[in-house]
Amino acid sequence: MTSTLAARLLPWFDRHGRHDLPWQTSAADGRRDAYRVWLSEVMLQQTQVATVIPYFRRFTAALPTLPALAAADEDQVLALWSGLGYYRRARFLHRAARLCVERHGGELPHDFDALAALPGIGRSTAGAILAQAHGQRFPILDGNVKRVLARFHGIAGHPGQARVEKRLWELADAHTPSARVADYTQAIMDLGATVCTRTHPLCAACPLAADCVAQREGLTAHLPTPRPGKVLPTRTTTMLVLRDTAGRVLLERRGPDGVWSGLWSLPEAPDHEAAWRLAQTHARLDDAQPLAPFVHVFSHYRLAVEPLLFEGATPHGGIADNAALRWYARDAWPALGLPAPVRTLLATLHPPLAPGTSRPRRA
DNA sequence: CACGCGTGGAT
DNA sequence: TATCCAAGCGT
Repeated sequence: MTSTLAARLLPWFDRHGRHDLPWQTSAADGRRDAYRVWLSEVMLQQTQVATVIPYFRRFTAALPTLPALAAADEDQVLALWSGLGYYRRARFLHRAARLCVERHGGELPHDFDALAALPGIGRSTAGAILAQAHGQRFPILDGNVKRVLARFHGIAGHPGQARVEKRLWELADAHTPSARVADYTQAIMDLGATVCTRTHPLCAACPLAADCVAQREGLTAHLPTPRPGKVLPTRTTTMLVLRDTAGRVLLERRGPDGVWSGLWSLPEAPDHEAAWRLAQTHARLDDAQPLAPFVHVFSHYRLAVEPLLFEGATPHGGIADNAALRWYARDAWPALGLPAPVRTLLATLHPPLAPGTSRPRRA
């Protein structure tokens, strides 16, 4: 090896890197706003850049500073996050912002340990914030860096394995320079995202190809070692679409644990029979109409959903409309934190029927 | 340490 | 269509 990895990567970054991502806006001194870096890093956890950009713009337009985030309602934060997934990130982000106001004068700490102690900020995110916003020399290890280093050094074994990840962290640290660390950090991610891609990497355009073990030994397509496959279990649920004569739909705030925690969703029951019994506790009804079933795929299981529409509900007084159960009109749905498939389902509902009429059947 | 945690793009 | 997995973290 004739020069360091950073020495070859930085000139490539200057010409071919990404320099106009929305979280890269910087002050006159060249440093990036730590709040925006933090927000982007959290949004980008397990999420692709193209997906994040519109969410980042919308979020920063509504909550442009850390104190603004700390002062916001959790409902607003979840609504801004709605559709992005891994909603625990949003709850941690919100909690961390409040901790920063309480303990750190309304700013993110500049100290690694204090930063990594905040909820939702792990080793890689803390390193990214310190490198990008403050120029401190800390390594990062996201999916891009893992892929670049596994190929460059010919590291076999799934990166999820502790031994493999430990080795990758050592290499990430060894390659991280003191000078231009913010650019280096961005550079190695850009290389992974645009050149050293998972499939069909552009090795002819890679500034590291001359010393890349995978390239030399023809292992590029086999590194990093893929995750061992597993069969996703399927769970089934019935979602209740209880709609009253005004067109309002009953929504339920989910609990603090499990999927979609803290989000507003449709009431659920294990089957149609239980759904019917549950529906009777909320409204007087005499009819249930099955809507098109669908399967929603999570990272760890499939959820087969059978929606059941109860039309013309007359809400019982006293049960509904508390902190966790409310009838929401259509114009309120956009501002709620809804799971993506629930938002889709609600969007496909026809307007409620006028009393005494029936919907014409399609031929 | 293995698992829970969302969603959408790419192939 | 089925599968993989992307700027990970917490427990």
